[in-house]
Amino acid sequence: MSKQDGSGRLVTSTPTADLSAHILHLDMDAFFASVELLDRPELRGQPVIVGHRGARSVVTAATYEARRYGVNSAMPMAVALRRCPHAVVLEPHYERYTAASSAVMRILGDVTPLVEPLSIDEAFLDVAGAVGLFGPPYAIGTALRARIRAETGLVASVGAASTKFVAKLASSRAKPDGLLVVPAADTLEFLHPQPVTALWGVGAASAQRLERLGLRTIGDVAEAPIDALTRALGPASAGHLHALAHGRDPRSVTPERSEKSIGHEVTFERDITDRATIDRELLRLADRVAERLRRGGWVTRTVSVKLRFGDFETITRSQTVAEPTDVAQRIATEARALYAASPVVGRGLRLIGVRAENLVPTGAVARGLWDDDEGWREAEGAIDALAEKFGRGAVQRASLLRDPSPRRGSVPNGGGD
DNA sequence: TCTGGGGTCCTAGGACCC
DNA sequence: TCTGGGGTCCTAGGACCC
Repeated sequence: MSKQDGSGRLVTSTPTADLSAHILHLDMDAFFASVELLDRPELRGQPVIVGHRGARSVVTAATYEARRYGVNSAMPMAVALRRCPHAVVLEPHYERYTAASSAVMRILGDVTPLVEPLSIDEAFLDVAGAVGLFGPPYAIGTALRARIRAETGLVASVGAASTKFVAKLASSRAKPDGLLVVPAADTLEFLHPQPVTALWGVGAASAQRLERLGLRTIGDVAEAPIDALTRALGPASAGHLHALAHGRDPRSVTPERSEKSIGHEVTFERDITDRATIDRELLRLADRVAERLRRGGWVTRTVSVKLRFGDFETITRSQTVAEPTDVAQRIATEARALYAASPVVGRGLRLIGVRAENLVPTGAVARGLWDDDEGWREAEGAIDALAEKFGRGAVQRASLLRDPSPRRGSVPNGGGD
């Protein structure tokens, strides 16, 4: 049962044998900052900020002590330090976060194979099949939190509910260092008083549009006519949010989700205009992208370049190539051509990025599936194996290989015929 | 206050195909 | 003469999340 204390904050739930809340959302508290504090225990209890000190940096993570001064992640570092001048600023160490994340995910995997990592510090678990072994969701969440603390020294909060969205909301309400179970029967009571911004997928822009319709709480959205929502947000968002507001969320916990794009970008300390510097950066970024493509067993069919100018205007340009690649030089050549053809006209560049989209499993190309119909037919079994490994999305992309010639007119410079 | 870097998903228009 | 309907792919931009 969700309850509130005097201040209106939801408090950690009491033990419950409820089995309906079988989806767990586990979220690490102030993750990067907590990992840093493992090496700097003397800083415990102090406001600590993780991030660079550069002129254009933002806060990567902040301890709860720093948050009390109004410091939050993604906030410009300059603003954060104005709000909390005595904060200790630590450089980030991503390898440590990755290692800590792996340790946590391994612990989750001991409970069930149905673990879906959502980011470096979050995951969903479906524990419906684990209750026989480990007890009800409340007991599992409690045990996981204890084990993570004992083995990594880090603090995790857990939300449990009958759907992903409500579980995620429950974990955010449980923070810091808490656990909240929302049984299916309590879902609407839990959901409806919360602000629309608590809906997963509602940010500043959507909140403003909903506000214009007079919709402030999730309960308001649940009662709103779907037509009005559609006019304000478009059909997909409207249907999705309306369902969420009614506590309906059919998404299941999906352990294997294959990546859809790989990219890198940099923001320069000062805006740049020098073409040689830009070309060098594009090669460097292309090299990092290509390296990750090869490590992941992908080739890319579409290269995209992102440019952000001094005034923060941001554009992207992309090009689908006839032959997929994981070679840095080829990606860089595409990126440079896209840059050269873009409307830069000597404007200062603040950010530049390179991204590989339309990823195709390298194995599909290597097996001759790219341009050999005979090979394709002989390799139906191989496709099934790919589906096993990479999921249905990858197979759909792989199915493109049946017809390797680019659509007429879609590839300038005479791609196919 | 002045805005990182990693991503995902949706929309919308044009080209093209049947 | 004015002109379909459904579908896919490509591209660009934007909202959103951590």
